[in-house]
Amino acid sequence: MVSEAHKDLAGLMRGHGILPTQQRMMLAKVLFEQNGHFSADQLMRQVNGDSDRVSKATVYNTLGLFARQGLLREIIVDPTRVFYCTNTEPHHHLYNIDTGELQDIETDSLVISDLPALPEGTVADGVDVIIRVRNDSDVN
Amino acid sequence: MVSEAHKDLAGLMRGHGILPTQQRMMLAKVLFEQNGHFSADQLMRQVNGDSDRVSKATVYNTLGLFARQGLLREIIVDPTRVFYCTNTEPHHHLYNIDTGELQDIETDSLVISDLPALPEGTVADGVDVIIRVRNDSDVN
DNA sequence: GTCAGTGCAAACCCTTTGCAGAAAG
DNA sequence: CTTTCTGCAAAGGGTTTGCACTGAC
Repeated sequence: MVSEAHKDLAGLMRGHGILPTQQRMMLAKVLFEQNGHFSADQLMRQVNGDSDRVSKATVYNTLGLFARQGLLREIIVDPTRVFYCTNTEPHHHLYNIDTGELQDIETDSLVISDLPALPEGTVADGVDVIIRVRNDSDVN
Repeated sequence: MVSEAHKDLAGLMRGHGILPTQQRMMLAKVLFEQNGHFSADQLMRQVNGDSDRVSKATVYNTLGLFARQGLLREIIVDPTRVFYCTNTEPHHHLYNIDTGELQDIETDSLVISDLPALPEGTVADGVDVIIRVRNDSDVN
């Protein structure tokens, strides 16, 4: 079962032009068997419970690589850190500025119509919709 | 004329609970007589042409203060720097990831419907819509 | 054996902070 | 005079980089 999962993840990587090394497999295992949203720091802590099996540099390199190769989506919601989302389908996000929690919103519960014409010489790269919420008790 | 503009900006600040000091006036002059989108760095360069009239700390403090008091809107589109927008009406943004250019999109050219229910105990703080574009010639 | 990936530590860069001096009321 | 603001320089924190070592094939 573990070896099967490994095989799937390795195939997934190869299908996206990524060489499945040991460290990338460990990171992919945490990311794609769990799914959700991860910062570099969160991912590193989950992979390296006690010992240091994957270095910080490799975590950053791998997240950037996975995002470039379409395995992850980069989410810019917080000026202090970048999040990566395992859901590569079109969807939006809800961000709690108090807790730092980030969650998906399906596209069908939020419809965007009449996208404006883009400036000449540019092509769309993506549309990000972020609903920011804060805790009700906030004194603000 | 200059003194009139000063008076307007001073009144604007006082109306938002901000004490109009010399440095804040200089920054407000650049921001609100020009309008648009500014990073801390861009603003500082425009205020301090040659000499250093306003310090970096004061630029950051003032941008944060203006945003908190509703004179500016903070825009998170780039993991490397925060932008501030002088347009405080509801609107969206178009961001060119190649050039770093940021421009407004009027809300009526992009309609969002069916906002989902928010998680219990949270209140909306704002909705950000960012259309990312890149230059057509990009090799990607 | 060759080329790509990894780890470590240092460098980077935007932003924030501590504190002494200056300015506003 | 008291309180708030400003400036400087140093610290902070996420991210990137340089380079020698290791691993994949």
